[in-house]
Amino acid sequence: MKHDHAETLTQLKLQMPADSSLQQLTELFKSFGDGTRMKILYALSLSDMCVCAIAELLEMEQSAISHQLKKLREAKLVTSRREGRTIYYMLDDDHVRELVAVGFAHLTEE
Amino acid sequence: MKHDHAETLTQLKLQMPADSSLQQLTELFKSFGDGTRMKILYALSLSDMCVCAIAELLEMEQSAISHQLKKLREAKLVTSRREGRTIYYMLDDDHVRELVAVGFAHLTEE
DNA sequence: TTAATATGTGAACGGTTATTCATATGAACA
DNA sequence: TGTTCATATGAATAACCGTTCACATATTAA
Repeated sequence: MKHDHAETLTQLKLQMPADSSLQQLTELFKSFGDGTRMKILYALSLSDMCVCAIAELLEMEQSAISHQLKKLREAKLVTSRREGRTIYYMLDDDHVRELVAVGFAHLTEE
Repeated sequence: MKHDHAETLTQLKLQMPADSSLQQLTELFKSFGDGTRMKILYALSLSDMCVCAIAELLEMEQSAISHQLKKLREAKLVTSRREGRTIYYMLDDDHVRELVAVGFAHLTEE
């Protein structure tokens, strides 16, 4: 680390977003960075679903789904409504669809 | 898991992308889902940088940066060019900027 | 109120992963 | 050629995270 980049660095430091912003951004992407959560989000982008339907679709235990739904709720990516004993989850934000779309574009294009 | 959603599920199963696609998508988001890598990607979206400049900017050890750059290379998100003894890294794809932009939009809009 | 259904949650276990340390590689300059 | 600078990498450690299991909560129906 002996060569100089003082100029570049002072410039860049000014342009970098606040740590807290980048941290929030990281948390957002982390929500998408797990296979189970990704499947849940994708499924919910197609249709609102109850917990047990999600579990059945993903062929996973309902408990595992509930744990992940909690994280998605905390990340404000999904919300739920109750209908009788059943709780239906849905996307809380259209940015979810957009992020998934841009992600897919990255994979397929080029 | 006693109530019925056979109809919904057969519909959804047809609409869900292949597991391998969702897996690739998950891996992509996982790359953004770490604070160090996010900072690196953001910095590189502003300017090409050598490894030691990145380390200095993030106030982290060069070794840690190199390890993360390797992952970003494997994810095809960055490339590098050599100039003398120095190796400059740059974004490999404009989708990176787009994903970060959409992510920020999600945070600031509501 | 009791039983049954649907979902939520805490603790524990196992696997993953980011960082550090020490060292290796590789190019350039003397 | 040998030394120095810039970067890469393997092994080890520690922290994090997803799933499971057992159980709690909540709503409805009998």
